[in-house]
Amino acid sequence: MTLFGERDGYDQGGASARDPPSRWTAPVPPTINRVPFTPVTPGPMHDLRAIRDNPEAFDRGLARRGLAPLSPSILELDQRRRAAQTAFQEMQARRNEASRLIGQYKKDGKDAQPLLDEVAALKERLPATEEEEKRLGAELDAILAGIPNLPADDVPDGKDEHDNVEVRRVGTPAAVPAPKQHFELGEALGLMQFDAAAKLSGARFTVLRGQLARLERAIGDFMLDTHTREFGYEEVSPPLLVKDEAAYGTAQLPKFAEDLFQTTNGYWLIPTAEVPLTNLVADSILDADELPLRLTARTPCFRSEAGSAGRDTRGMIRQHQFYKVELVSITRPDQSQAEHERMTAAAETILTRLGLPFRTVTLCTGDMGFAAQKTYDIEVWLPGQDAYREISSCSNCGDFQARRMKARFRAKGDKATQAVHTLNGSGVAVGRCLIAVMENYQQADGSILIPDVLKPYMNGLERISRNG
RNA sequence: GGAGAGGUGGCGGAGUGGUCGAACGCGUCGGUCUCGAAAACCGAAGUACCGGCAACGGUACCGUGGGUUCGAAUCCCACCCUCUCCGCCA
Repeated sequence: MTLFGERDGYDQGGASARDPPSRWTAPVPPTINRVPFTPVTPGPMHDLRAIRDNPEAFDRGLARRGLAPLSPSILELDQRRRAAQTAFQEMQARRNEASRLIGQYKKDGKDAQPLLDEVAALKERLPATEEEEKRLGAELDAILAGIPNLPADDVPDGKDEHDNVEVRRVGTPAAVPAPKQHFELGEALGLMQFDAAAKLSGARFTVLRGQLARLERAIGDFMLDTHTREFGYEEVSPPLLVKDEAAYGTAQLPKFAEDLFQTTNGYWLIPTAEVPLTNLVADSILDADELPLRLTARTPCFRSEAGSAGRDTRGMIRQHQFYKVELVSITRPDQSQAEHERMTAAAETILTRLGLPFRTVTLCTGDMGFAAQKTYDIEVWLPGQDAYREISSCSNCGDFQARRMKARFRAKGDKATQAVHTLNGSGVAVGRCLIAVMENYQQADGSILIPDVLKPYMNGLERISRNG
């Protein structure tokens, strides 16, 4: 589970796997009636031709992820599959030709019996060859589906989050005397209720009330307005329930089903809007000049957080349900690196405007999510915890998801199609942002000042305090 | 939920079981014409995989999966989806 270091992952659908799941007692996911999902004929996540052309590079990438070399076994399988395919196709070609002649012979009144016999003999052998081809193909797909994306060249090597590299630090944590944590503040204000949430839904849910509920809404509104007006993202209101195919497309399935909630009739609750937004371009061929495509959405996110029992149990840091504003970009391959920086900057802008201190780190190879080839995490300063905590994760997935969901584009005047690049990032997590505002803007009397940029969204309110 | 209709290429829309990867129209692209454009005319053009240095050849795909057949877009079965009407509903 921790194999690829799926992290707490504010952006990947996967929940945290930093925590060794086996140690904790019965972290039973609250899901019932899990519906079995059938492997959707996946597009290969990895380019077999690229592996054929340069197996060493592929294995080198795996090694940086801490994985054993796989190219020899993959190529061997691939070779056998192609041989079977060729044999199968040749048989079909002969059958087609014979069938054509049979029609011809019958029309001309000639004896078609020898041809009929030949086809009959062919059909004896055909199914076995087809079976062989399918079996090898499925085997190959299964292997490829379980291999994470290869890290980009400029991603630092490392084992876990301690090896992440800080790239910048913005803002200075204010000296808050005797800082309180968000849940202390919220409960004292009477606007954040965990007991009420427990009564309704159990652990890892929160009820917000009054001005705090409104602050949450204001934060999300502010983010959406900023991204749409200033960064050219199109606002989307997507489904929150998706099918297997969509979950495969962004690589939540097949490996991370445990982290997702599923309805009794087989829908998956989205763990992030990345899933519906990115899959919007699934199975399509885009024009080069409509790229980059930039999409944003504020949605609830649902995570079963299996395996993270005992972690961040107090407060609303880690919830089964939270709001997040998501950014998704679909780009040409040559655009994705620049787009990654741009997206990260857009997310950082939110924190800058809110006056929240943060730092941005490049995740090392050991801490990156399954689908990412490079990831920046943005960590916001939480005075109550005296720590930087993840509030956004911006990943360039290269063509990994695109190949999977068959999202291609065609360059102008070009005949061939190629896979687009997909990027996603939180811009940013609304729940955690609320926490950050509360802790950074807390006053000695327990009231919370409203950041300037949010005042218009709060009808000019200056502060949230005990008596309104 | 009940009743009916239908799912074919970017779109619309044909398609007696055999040369249909698919008529025709629109749209798109290239060209002719033009000072330029429009119109007109000529031509090109699906996706993916396999083999090949290439030219090119082959295979699959007409919602999905099975079946019948020497041969299936065309016949049979199951499923999915869409549309219309009725009911219910934010």
